[in-house]
Amino acid sequence: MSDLLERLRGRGWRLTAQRRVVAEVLDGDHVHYTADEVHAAAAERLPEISRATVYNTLGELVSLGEVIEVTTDGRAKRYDPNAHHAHQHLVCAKCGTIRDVHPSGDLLADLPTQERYGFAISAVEVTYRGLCPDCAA
Amino acid sequence: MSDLLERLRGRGWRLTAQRRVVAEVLDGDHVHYTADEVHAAAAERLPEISRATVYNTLGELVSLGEVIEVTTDGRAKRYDPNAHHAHQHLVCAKCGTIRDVHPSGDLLADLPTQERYGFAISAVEVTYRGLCPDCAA
DNA sequence: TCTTGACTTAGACATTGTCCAATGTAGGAT
DNA sequence: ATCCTACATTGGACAATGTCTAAGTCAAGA
Repeated sequence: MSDLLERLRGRGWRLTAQRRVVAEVLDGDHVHYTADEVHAAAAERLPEISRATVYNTLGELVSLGEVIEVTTDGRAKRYDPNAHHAHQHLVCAKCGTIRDVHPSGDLLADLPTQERYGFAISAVEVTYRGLCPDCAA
Repeated sequence: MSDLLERLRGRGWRLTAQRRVVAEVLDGDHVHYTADEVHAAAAERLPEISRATVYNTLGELVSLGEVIEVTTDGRAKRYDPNAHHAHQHLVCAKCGTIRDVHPSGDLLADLPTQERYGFAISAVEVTYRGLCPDCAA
C-alpha cells in the first residue's frame, strides 16, 4: 500500500494532511483498527484531526477499494488495509483477535446453482471462529 | 421451533407472557428480524413490553442456542430462528434481503492447518453477497 | 394462598456513526 | 507568486443501537 497516495492522487484526490495521516496509519503494521483507533493513532501526529474526517476518509478508501470494512461482531467496524490480496478472517471468540487467512479451494463454487435464488453473486466472506492459543490455555 | 417453549421450560425458564410473545414472533415466517422489529411485532400483541425485555430475551435465546445472531452489515444485528439447521447467508448488496443457503462441501476443511495459527476452530460463517433478481433488473 | 427470587419496566446512559453550517485550504488559473 | 473556488475539515448536534439499574411485579413451588 506504499504507493497508495500516488494512486489516490491519480484519481483526483485532493491530498490533505489529514488524509495523508489516515493513510499512513493504515499503512503501518498489519492490524485491524476500528475507526476510533485510527482516529487515536492519527491524532498522535495531527492532534486537531476530527472524528468526522477520519470517518469520511475511511469511507472513501473503502469506496475506492483500497481498504476493506470488516464486521466480525456487532460492535465497531474494523478497517483492513490488505485489500489487494483476497483473504478471509479468523477471529478469537474470547479476546477478539483477528488474523487474515487464506482458505484453499473456490469458495464460490461451494454454493450450488439451485441455492443461489437468481442472485448475481459477487463476493464471499468467510469468518472462522474459535479460541486462539492464548485463550484456549 | 414449535416445541421451543417446552424445551425452555425444561431448562428452568420461568415462562412469562413477554418471553412467550418474543418466542412466537420468532417462530413465525422464516425471516431475519432486528431486535427493534421483534419488539414492534411483540408490542402488537403485548403493548407494554419493553425494549430491555426483548433484548434480554433475545440474548438468552442466543445463549441457549435456539436462535442465531447474524451481523451482515454494521447496523443492527438480526436474529435467525433457524438455529437447528446449519446454514449460511446470501445477502443482497442493494436491498439487504437475506436468504438462508446451504453450501456443499466441508467449509472447515478449506482452511489448511498452517493457516490456523493454533486456533481451535469451532464455527465457520459464510456470507455470499450479490444482487438479488429484483435489484439486478 | 403465600413467599420469594427471578422477571419486567422506564428511562438514563454508552457506543458508534452521520449530518450540517461555518471555516479553511489544495492546487489550478492568472 | 498570488488569487479563486470547489472541495475538505471541523465541532457539535443528532441518530441508531444496545446496556444498565433501581424499583416494582409476578410465576411457580411450598
